[in-house]
Amino acid sequence: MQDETTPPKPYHHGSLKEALVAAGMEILDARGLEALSLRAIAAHVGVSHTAPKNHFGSLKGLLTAIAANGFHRHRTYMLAGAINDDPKQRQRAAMQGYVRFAADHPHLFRLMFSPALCSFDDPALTNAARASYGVLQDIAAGLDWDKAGLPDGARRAEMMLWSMVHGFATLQVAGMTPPDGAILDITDIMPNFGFLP
Amino acid sequence: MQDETTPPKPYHHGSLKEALVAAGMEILDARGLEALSLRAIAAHVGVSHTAPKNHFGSLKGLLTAIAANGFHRHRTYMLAGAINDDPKQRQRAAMQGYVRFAADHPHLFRLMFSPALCSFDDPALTNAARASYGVLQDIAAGLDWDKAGLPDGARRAEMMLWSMVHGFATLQVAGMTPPDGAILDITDIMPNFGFLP
DNA sequence: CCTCCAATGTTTCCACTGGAAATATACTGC
DNA sequence: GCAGTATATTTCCAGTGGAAACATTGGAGG
Repeated sequence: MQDETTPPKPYHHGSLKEALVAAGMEILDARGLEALSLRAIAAHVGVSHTAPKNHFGSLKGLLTAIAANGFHRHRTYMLAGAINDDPKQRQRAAMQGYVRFAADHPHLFRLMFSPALCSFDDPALTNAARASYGVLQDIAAGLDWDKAGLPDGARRAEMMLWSMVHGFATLQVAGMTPPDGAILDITDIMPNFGFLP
Repeated sequence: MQDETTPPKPYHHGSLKEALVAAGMEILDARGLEALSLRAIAAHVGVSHTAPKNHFGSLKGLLTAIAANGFHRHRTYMLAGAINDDPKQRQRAAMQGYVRFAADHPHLFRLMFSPALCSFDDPALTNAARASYGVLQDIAAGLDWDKAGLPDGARRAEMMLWSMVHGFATLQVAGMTPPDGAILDITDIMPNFGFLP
């Protein structure tokens, strides 16, 4: 944990903020959301449980920073493999990335969508979340979706994609797969949407 | 709280089990999931915080009973207005009921889908949840869904409906509506599915 | 260089949580 | 009526996050 070229235990950590977020990520992936206590995170960095207050105000502030970081990763997952020119392939890749992120980091995923745990008043979090949502927006923009001329076609298309993929990921993370676990991929349940020419 | 025909404060409550579940429901709707502590529920009934242990084993057991009760209500919501012969209307009614339940009881809804809080090993909970899922299954059974001849058509149709409606409800409960809140109803984002003749 | 101040961490305390264990009370079967 | 079981209470304990007072450090200005 300690660089041997530096004095063993400086009073000031130097980059506690980043270290706390990183520690939170590790605990989240290793021991789950229930183990993510202020004291556990602080102890993991080797610091007292009140030290984070200087940087984040409260536990909620720290969790908010962790969630924001999570949304950045989330966006990266969605963009992976989306360098495709075919809009249908890009859509598949983004949706699968959304679900894969949830599968790889289930506890982080839960945290990111728990307004009781992290504060969506924080601009850092809302911006990160919005950026992630932007990928879905781009995907939905190519969709031929008008449904009998109702207004807000784009909005409804985004929300439909988001609801479907978020519901799928959420249920999977909650362990609520269908009775015999036959469905593994989000594309198995996606209708064949029309795309704009 | 106390029936005036009975002695004011009997040592034994008589129907503590039901009273605790009811108290949990009230606290859940009134003060949210965060306020749903073992001590708060017990105090609401006028009993010590260790009394529930005799009936439920632990807090998780009590929350599980509350969640099971929630799934019964959930099913009732979905069945409301589903006395229609038109499968499309029945589908709409069930989906809207799903979302309306989440909107009316957001904290209960969260609890019901939190495996960290309630135990899905309990048959009472799994049976209630399965019964609720059965309504969705019935709805999906009428769907003409084969998508290029892939297998498990029925399973995939169920899962698609469930993902969409659950995602929509979850995002709504989390306060994550689209930017300007234009979409209010689940049917606004549902594709026009084909139905079997 | 030196001093003072702001930033950063620690210690100590407090109210709250769920659970364990020992104890008290009341209902029930005999 | 009495024993035994079910139910409920009291007391204790380890854990939580936060508030407040104190300690330590680095940096800015004289």
